[in-house]
Amino acid sequence: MSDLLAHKPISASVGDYLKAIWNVAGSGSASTNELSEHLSVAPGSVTRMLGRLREMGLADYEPYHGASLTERGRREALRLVRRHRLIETFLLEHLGYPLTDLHEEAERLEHAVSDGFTERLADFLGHPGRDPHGDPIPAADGTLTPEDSLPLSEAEAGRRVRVSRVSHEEPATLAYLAENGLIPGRLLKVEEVRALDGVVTVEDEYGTCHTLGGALARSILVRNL
Amino acid sequence: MSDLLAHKPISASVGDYLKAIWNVAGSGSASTNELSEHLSVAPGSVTRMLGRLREMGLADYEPYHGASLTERGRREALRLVRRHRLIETFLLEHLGYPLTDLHEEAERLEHAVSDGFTERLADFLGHPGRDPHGDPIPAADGTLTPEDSLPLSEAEAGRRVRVSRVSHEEPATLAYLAENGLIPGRLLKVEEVRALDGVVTVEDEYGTCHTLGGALARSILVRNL
DNA sequence: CAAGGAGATCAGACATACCTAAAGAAGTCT
DNA sequence: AGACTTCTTTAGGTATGTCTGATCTCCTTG
Repeated sequence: MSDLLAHKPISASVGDYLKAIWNVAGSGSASTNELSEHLSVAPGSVTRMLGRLREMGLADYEPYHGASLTERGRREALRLVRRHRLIETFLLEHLGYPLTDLHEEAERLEHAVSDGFTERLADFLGHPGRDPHGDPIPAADGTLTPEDSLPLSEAEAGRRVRVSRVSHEEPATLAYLAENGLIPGRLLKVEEVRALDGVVTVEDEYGTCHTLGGALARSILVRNL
Repeated sequence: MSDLLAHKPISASVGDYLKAIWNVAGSGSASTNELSEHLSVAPGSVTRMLGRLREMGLADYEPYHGASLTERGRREALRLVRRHRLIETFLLEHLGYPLTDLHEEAERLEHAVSDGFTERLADFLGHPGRDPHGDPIPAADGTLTPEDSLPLSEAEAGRRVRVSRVSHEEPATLAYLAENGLIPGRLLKVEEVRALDGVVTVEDEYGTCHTLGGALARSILVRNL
């Protein structure tokens, strides 16, 4: 009778795995290898953990056929994502953190703060809808506004677009994009989307042209104007 | 050659032990039992950990004769205390936390924040010298302003004093003291300090009398006027 | 100075979470 | 179908940090 309700708080590691499945799998399922790479952890460690997540009722997992989140697992993942994005917003707006350092600090803090802290912080920040990278912040009830943007890699040549999100974590990449002004809010004109290798060329508000590799173009989301 | 400089960051547990030794021992030494009680941990666990602290060069430890901090251990402990007190200040002043909940939240956060975060937070807060309980905040270089107050239990009857610190962690105790206005800054007149059992009677600014047990009186620090 | 009791240590276990290396499944290619 | 590669799992080992129960030390008291 006790263990039906007594859902003790999950560990930092478990939380990281849930977020990784959420990131990698979306609504589908994530393979051991994908998770292993995403988390920089040996494949064997992932297998062990997926078994535990299944036992805890946080993930559906069939050996050799990948894992996906249960409803409870998704809730926990979104709770962490909410914390992470609110914390990043605070770090940038009030502590003056550089854009490149937000992720690492938030990654540790998200596992240490309570729900009470999170909601007080949301109040303090004025309940922002998006974080500094343009990523939507899940609501306290687990609701997440559906994505209304498309990757720059799928934009049409000739269109004018506005950058809405930059879904990247690596400091070096963020620094490069920030230096070139490829940040949320910026207006761009799509010059070319080369089918061959996915390289995208855009012109910004000041007439400067930027050429972006396929991977980079896929992680920059834009809205058509 | 590498391990002379490669002092990798200490774990949350190790940090808690260092703080406990700092709290319990002061400049003397702390016994296994005292630490066991302070940390709510079995005595056997303390013995094992003290051995590790000694190996890590953080504590001096002689079996059966207690432990004290080395210079490095003291530095680490003060770093955590600095974080803790700055975080408590932020929680109260900017997130509107109740006085009673500060300690628990700060206790978890202090192990998750970086030095960079700590110094940015100190900037944000305007480099306060004391936290909401009146406890002095160690400087970034490990300096701690020496205590200039005395416990209420050692005050002289008839004297007028000002409350400077309330060194307590338990929410229930803090709630009681806050309700009765026994908080830093308050003026009191010492009516009686009973030698027999240490019970202290004081009268506050509004003419109300308060009677405090010995333990409580020892944790309220005051300055003579 | 010998005995007892309080306090401390040791030994053995458990839980989490990670790794490496060897062995086993799944799907592809000839 | 058999062979091969790639991905996954299993097995055994490490490190941290905890607990319990048995033993050992130290100091005090008779």
